[in-house]
Amino acid sequence: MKNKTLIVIAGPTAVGKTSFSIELAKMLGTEIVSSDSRQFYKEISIGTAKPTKEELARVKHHFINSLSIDEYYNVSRFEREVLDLLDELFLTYDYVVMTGGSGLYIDTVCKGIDELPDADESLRNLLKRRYKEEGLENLLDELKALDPEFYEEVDQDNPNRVLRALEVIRGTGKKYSELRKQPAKERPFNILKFCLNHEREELFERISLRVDQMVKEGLIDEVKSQLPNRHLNALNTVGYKEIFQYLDGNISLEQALTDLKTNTRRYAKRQITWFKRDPAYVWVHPNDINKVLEVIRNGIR
RNA sequence: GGUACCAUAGCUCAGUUGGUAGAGCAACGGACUGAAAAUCCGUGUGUCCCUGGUUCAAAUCCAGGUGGUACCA
Repeated sequence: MKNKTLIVIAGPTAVGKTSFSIELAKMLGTEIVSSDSRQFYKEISIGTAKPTKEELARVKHHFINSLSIDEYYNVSRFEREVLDLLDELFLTYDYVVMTGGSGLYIDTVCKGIDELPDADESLRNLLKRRYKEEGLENLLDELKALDPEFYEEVDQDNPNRVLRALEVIRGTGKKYSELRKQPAKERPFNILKFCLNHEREELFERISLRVDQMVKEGLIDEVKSQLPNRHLNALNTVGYKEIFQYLDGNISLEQALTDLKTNTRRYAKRQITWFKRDPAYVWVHPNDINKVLEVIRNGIR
């Protein structure tokens, strides 16, 4: 029954997922699904380290340049669209490679996510205003009254979490804690998960080099072209927010690049933390594609 | 070669009249359900340059050494 396999290639930013995945997809004769929440957007390419045109020509990629920067999108839509696409791809291929650094997006494809309402912008803005005017305490009191169970488990220092919970409760009339209790979904295909990683020092060196390379390729102009869109969520992103600061004249270019590198390192760390939590990942060095092939081979038996 | 100043966390530096040390940044660890490249939480990681001396006790005082910086030759 489960004779089809999704091969997940995860890992921190700048580790080398793109070229690794292309090699792997070539060897397996298949296509690539991107699980990168910023490479969707066709307007931003340099700062998101998208595959190059040449790379895109070597293997068919999905979910790269699939959205315009002002389009609303979320992880649930991604889940649905990827599952639909996989149905189709598995008619032709035994394996499909999924690669990208967005842990939540990967997990949602692999395990599903609870049925929750999409963001309700007007409600969200209302709650945001209350947060600014009244502070988090009042909102926490309300959450405690409406959903004591979630109040106990929520990160009470994190406004985003508290606001989202209230948004869902108000939007559905149900408790957030009850809506989030659905079990992980089973997928009709096998999943093999790999996480690429380097020694920390080498990863940081790669990050530094890549940022310098992005600047040479025209990062500043790309960010400049997005100044009118800067309020959009897609641009609340490492690589863009630092350059916006430079373009605003708040910091020097040198400082902006230093900040960009620092923030990229921190992002990489958060990614590693996310992937470490999932014991299903097999950790591999980006040179060691044979290890992946071996696991795939053993997986068949 | 001489004189002066300096040497403390990865970096920049604080450290009172002697009581084995602490800030910023960096880093490290963690959380994570429609904003996720987002958002949030936690943590000092040290041969106080070396050797000897004074002292109950030395990052701190003394001597010598080493290294650095500046000036004079």
